[in-house]
Amino acid sequence: MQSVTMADVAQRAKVSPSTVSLYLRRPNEVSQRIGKIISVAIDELGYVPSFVAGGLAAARARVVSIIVPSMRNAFFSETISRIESLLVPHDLQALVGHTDYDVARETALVRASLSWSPAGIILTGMDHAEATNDILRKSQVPVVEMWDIGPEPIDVAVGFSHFEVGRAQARHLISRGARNLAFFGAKIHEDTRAARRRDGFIREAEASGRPATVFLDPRPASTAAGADMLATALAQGVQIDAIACSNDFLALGVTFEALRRGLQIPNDLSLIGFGDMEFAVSCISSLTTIRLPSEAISRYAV
Amino acid sequence: MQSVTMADVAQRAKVSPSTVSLYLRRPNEVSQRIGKIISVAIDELGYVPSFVAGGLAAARARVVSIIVPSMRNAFFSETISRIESLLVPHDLQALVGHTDYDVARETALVRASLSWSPAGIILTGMDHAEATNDILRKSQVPVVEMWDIGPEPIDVAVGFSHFEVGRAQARHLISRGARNLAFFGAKIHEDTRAARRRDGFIREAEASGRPATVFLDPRPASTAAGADMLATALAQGVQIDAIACSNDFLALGVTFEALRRGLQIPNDLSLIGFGDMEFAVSCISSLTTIRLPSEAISRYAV
DNA sequence: CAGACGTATCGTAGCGCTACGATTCGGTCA
DNA sequence: TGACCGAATCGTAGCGCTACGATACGTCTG
Repeated sequence: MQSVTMADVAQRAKVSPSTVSLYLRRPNEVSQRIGKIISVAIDELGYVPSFVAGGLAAARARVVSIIVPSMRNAFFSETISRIESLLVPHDLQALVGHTDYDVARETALVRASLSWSPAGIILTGMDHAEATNDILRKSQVPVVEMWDIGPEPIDVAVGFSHFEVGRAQARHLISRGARNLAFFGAKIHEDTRAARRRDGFIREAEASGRPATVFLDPRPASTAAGADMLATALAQGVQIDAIACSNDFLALGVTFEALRRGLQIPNDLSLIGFGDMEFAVSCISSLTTIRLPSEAISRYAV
Repeated sequence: MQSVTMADVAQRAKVSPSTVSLYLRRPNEVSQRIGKIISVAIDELGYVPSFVAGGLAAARARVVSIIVPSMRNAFFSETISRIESLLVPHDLQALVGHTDYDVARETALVRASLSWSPAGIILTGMDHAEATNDILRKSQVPVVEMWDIGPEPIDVAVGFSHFEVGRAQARHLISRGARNLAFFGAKIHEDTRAARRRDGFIREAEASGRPATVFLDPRPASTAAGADMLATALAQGVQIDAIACSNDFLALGVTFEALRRGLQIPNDLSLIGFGDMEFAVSCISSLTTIRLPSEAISRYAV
């Protein structure tokens, strides 16, 4: 099947397969002299180790499975990118999957991941199907839930309180003199974290005696959705002088639509986004937003 | 090691392991009666198959490796997302890695991928280290190079001519009356595809007797880079009435900067982007750009 | 120079599954 | 009723590697 195996390398280097294996796994436990000979033999033969056989023998494959709701969402694609970078030095590879915010798909992905006996599984959020929790708890695999925190992590959770973020958004707008608040959210029925930001926002607004209207768009967060929501809000004649968005792309759409209608931000309308995406700072004029500990989340997760 | 194995399932279902294996791989070659019994046994025992052992025995693992330059770039994260979705129905999983536009890192990733005896490898572009081509050609693994085409694909290439895209950008601007053209590119030293778009742009501009100035930014494509390049171009006093950007985010930055300076697009300045990103259409006013066959590329690659 | 000890190397027994040829089963037809 | 045939099921021999205990080697000490 495989043209060159570890046994071939061993034969050429005149050592046992065990030594070759040891050299590959923990090079400094092999004498320099033998190490050099093995390394030469590997190069000459063009040997490519089989992680599959190695994984079977070791009962643990050198992969980490990363499961996110969406890879089109810049938060998550950046997170995957970061995690993958951090895995490389550990000789681990990233197996990825996305659920489209569907807990059943998540269960299927977790099941498939487990079939690789991965070194670990990184999930997004704390809301899973019962089956997902069960099989993960039963498995011996380390599990990290990221981008959220909650009372009963499967194993380890790395994230922050989205409810508090929503409260912070409201507090900021209120501190700038906002009287009539609005929350713009996309895909909130599926995105439970965005829903909790909305809840925090409403709670804080109510606590200060200000009305908070919620506008939703079933599409994924996008500038088009943001622009449409502002148009809708204005068309409905709702009193609004401050908007919090569940995502910076929504806020960008609001910015565009406001511009088209001659509304000045922040004079006529206060606006706060979420995510501190790259464009936020160079937006005209720079968008108030919330920076997320994306780097720290990836690092702790790994 | 593994708590429940296929043998356990076989024993409980009172069939041989071969039949269980067959049921799992090609269910319709097993009688319905036995199939049902096996399926019940699997559920009762909570059996999770080992892809690692399966991959070893079959000499081919059910993974596809996807290697892109960057996962922060929306083109590629979207492509990965699409490919992963298309793999799921085939019971294939996505192993991902990013090279940061470094051919040596690409070689390392390819080598690591090969260690999984994957069902296939999907690379980005046609420019690889010699070693990458060698080991890939020697391997029996199907290889797809995507997002570009060229004379000597390793195996199969799915993409388009970036040179022609650059020409098309120039042609469009010229057709709108542009006299002094500029090309804004980010990370072009590493991104050979963007470089070829620039080359096509210059060629077409020269062919029509118009000057084409090139501005570069070493950072990855971003709105900040786009805004800075416009500021630089203006500060240098270069005559410009039309700009092509190597990426829509650059164009967004140009839009912002133009707005801040009171320049009207397209009256004072023609602008064309690349990628037809989601925000292009809702930009104020909607951004002229180039839509890429991202869906088709993913589909054909898979 | 024998004995002891720590380090480097080796041998072996699987890991859990699939491929493939062999065997059995069930039904049909003369 | 028995021969026959296709379909369903089975048995076995690895796939290539690692874990782990055993062995060999080298060095130092008294």
